[in-house]
Amino acid sequence: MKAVTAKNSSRDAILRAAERVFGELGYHGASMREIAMEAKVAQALLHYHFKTKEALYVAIFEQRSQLINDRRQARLQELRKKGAFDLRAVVEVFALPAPDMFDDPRQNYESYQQMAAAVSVGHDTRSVALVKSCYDGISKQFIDAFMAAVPELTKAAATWCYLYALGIRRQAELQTDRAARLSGGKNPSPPAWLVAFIEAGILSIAQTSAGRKKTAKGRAPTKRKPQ
Amino acid sequence: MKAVTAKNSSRDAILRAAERVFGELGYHGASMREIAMEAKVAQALLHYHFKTKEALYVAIFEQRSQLINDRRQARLQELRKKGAFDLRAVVEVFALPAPDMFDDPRQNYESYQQMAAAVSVGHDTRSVALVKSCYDGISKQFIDAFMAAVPELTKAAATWCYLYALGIRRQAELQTDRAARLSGGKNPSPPAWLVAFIEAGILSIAQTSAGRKKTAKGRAPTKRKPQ
DNA sequence: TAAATTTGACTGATCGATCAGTCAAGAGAA
DNA sequence: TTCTCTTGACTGATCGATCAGTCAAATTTA
Repeated sequence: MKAVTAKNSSRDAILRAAERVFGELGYHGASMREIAMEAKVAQALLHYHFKTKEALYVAIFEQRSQLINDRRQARLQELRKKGAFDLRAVVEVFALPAPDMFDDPRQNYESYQQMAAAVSVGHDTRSVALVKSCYDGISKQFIDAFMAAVPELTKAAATWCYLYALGIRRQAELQTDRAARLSGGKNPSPPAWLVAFIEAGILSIAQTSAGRKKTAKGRAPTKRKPQ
Repeated sequence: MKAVTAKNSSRDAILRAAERVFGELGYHGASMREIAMEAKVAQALLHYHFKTKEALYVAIFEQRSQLINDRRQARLQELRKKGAFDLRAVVEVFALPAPDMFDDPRQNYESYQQMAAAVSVGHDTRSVALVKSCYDGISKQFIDAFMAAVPELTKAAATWCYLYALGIRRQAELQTDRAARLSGGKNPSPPAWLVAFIEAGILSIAQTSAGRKKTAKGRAPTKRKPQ
């Protein structure tokens, strides 16, 4: 009656239910009982498939982050193949989701965004470890992409620009309700201002003395990076 | 033996201890028992002073946010008195803490930043209510300040610029460890690049067609802000 | 059949909250 | 002064509820 679909059907049902409950209540606020109820399975089944609450939490991140990061990485690679990086294009890959990024493990993407936001601001060991294992890779690629697109950028400057951009993207994803409240009115879909904002911010840092590479004495850096 | 200092000494001790524990573990992760241990008082005393866990959580925000918002508001007022707003100055008030903002309820400011970050990304009722009551006021003032400094900005554009800036500031406050890891090296105090980044981002939005007020037919507002 | 999956019943630990009661300090009356 | 009475601050013990996790038995799948 339950295994009508695939053989992993209830495992996936647990993952999606956990995503919703974790997203809404956070790691500690969510309970295995409630996740089981949301997934309509017995609580013991969660432990059969995922052993512990923490492992279930991690499993969600591994599934989601790999899917999303692979997608962004592919688009970055595509840009790289076309020739030199254009900063605007790189920022667009970073900031704007590919239309197919939401549909693979259906729905729930907003819940995952909640989880990702909580993890990325958390300083507890679990959050730090998850960020390191799931996001440091793609982060370094974008930092390199920023440096390739704007050769004047120091690595430290590019790193901070990326972190700033992350903060902006998270706000764009999560704060549409608050934006409507603060601007006092109707709530259209969040405008794509973040691309222009990020691009201008990065370019301004590249012109700052502290964010610019020193090549010859005070001279503007001439060379692009080799490849 | 305990009331050697002020009459509110243990109440304040509880507040500071709660700040540390809530900051490290989050609302659900923190327990009244651990807060009581950290404050070195009986657990029942927490309920005596604050009634419930939630009320204790709220009390921390009321104390801290009022202090910080008042300080920023005063600096904004000071700018207003001096004449027309300069965008750079407004952004500096927003992004850079006054040196005395950390010292009043001593230490623990990093813990409070953790709490504030968790609340500002949370979509649960408690977080939303807290943001609304503690932060909407100062937010509207900064949005107005942005519009005064850059008259071309639509209210919607100014609102999103403010939210982006919030995301950037949070990253600058909380991600120094990750920045050091990603840039692969030593970790100086987080550079003040965020001011230039935010300023450039806002100015770029003001030049976007969607973020700019329409004055005459399609005509571009030509000048930068006076001053 | 054997293996994989799923369940209900259960455990010990810990949660937030409540309780009656202790203790020192202050107020008013003598 | 001394004796009562009240009050605010504080505590140890304990409540029922809920937590993550376990296990043997039942069910489904191959």
